[in-house]
Amino acid sequence: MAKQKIPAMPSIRRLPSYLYIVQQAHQINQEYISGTVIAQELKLEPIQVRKDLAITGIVGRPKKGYPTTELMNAINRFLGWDTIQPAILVGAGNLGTALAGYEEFRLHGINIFAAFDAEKKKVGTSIHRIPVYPLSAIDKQVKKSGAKIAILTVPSEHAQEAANLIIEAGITAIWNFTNHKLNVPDHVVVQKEDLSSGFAILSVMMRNRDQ
Amino acid sequence: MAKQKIPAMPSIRRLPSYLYIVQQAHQINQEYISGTVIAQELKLEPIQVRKDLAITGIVGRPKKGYPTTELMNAINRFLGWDTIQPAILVGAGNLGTALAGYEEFRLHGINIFAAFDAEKKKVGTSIHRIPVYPLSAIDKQVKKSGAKIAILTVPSEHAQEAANLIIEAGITAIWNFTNHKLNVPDHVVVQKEDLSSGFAILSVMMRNRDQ
DNA sequence: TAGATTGTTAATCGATTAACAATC
DNA sequence: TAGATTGTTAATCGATTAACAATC
Repeated sequence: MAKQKIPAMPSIRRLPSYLYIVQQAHQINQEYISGTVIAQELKLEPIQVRKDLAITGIVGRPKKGYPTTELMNAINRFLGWDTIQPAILVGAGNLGTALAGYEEFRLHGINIFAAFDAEKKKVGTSIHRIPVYPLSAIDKQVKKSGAKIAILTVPSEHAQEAANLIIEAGITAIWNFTNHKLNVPDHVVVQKEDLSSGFAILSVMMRNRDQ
Repeated sequence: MAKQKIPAMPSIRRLPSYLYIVQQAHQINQEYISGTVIAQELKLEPIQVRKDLAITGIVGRPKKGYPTTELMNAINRFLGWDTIQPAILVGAGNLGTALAGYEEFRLHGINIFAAFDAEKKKVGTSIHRIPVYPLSAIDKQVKKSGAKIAILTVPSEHAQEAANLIIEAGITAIWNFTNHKLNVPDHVVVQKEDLSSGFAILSVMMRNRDQ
């Protein structure tokens, strides 16, 4: 569904930051990490960390904490980041190019294998080793690969038409980096990423501090 | 303060999307726009839109809605986006370069006048007409310009040292695009932008839908 | 005027936090 | 063992939603 009730959205948002901490602990060969320590690191309440981690199904050990390897696996499994998923990039502009080069996405199972752009001069080139195709090639590429995920980084004015195009081709999950609220059928999920929202928070924090 | 209580964070997050809608209405010469219409556009509840807009101080007119020009001004003023603020970009990699080229930030009053990078081969070049300096030039450039805002896009491993450097130079607001939770003194505000969080939500929505 | 829309006050809902028994 | 930490159940807090009088 376009807007689906998913349990404990704020908790899910925090999971990646826990994963980051746990991975660091794992790398220096720590066998266990406690919710208390994770909380300290992120300046959260320990009880919140424990509650959040519980949704992944991980079981900790009193006095020791959570086994780092198991916890990493539990979070990755819960988020579906333990399987590699083909994904397309629609819009090979500044932001699209940056995201295409974001190595970390690989750790989340995202494999961007094709990019698409309306600009003719970009077609045939490649960004971070990912070939850029014309928009007309979307249908074929999506069907051939079975990709379900698209990262949408076209100019906001063209967001809806681009969305229509990729949904038609078979995309069912859109990571939307445009300002446009997309109209999509019920079987398509959309996550709207809004950089302006983050800056709005920073702006208000600045003003509040300065009176 | 590092973590400051700011009123109605979720409301503030939604303001930029309202602004986007209102700007569109304004462009096609609509004199008024109602909370009902904004809500429809964004698939929100009208009452939520009205409550959110109230924090900007805007006063609407029964039956007509909100005057578009006044509403744009009210939101921009509330967010402090009506004044131009000098800002620096720390880390001229993929993401940094993309953000430097993000024209929309200009509408939010952000004026990125200098970028800094640890890589010698980048120093002396420019990204989207913004000159790239070595990290050692931060102090001078920040003091000269009086910049308070920094966009942090260095690799996560170097986030804390870079933060220390810019805070030392006089930066008091950091838009943090790294995975690292920064340790900062009380007078510095930080907004952590986490792309992974957004993808976590999308991932779970996909899994929920598919059972 | 009639009725759509605002803004206020109250009710509901969900997330965070607190308390505490269980446990290794 | 003693005590740090987990996980559960209950209390609090804040955000969303509902109800409705005011108004142009």
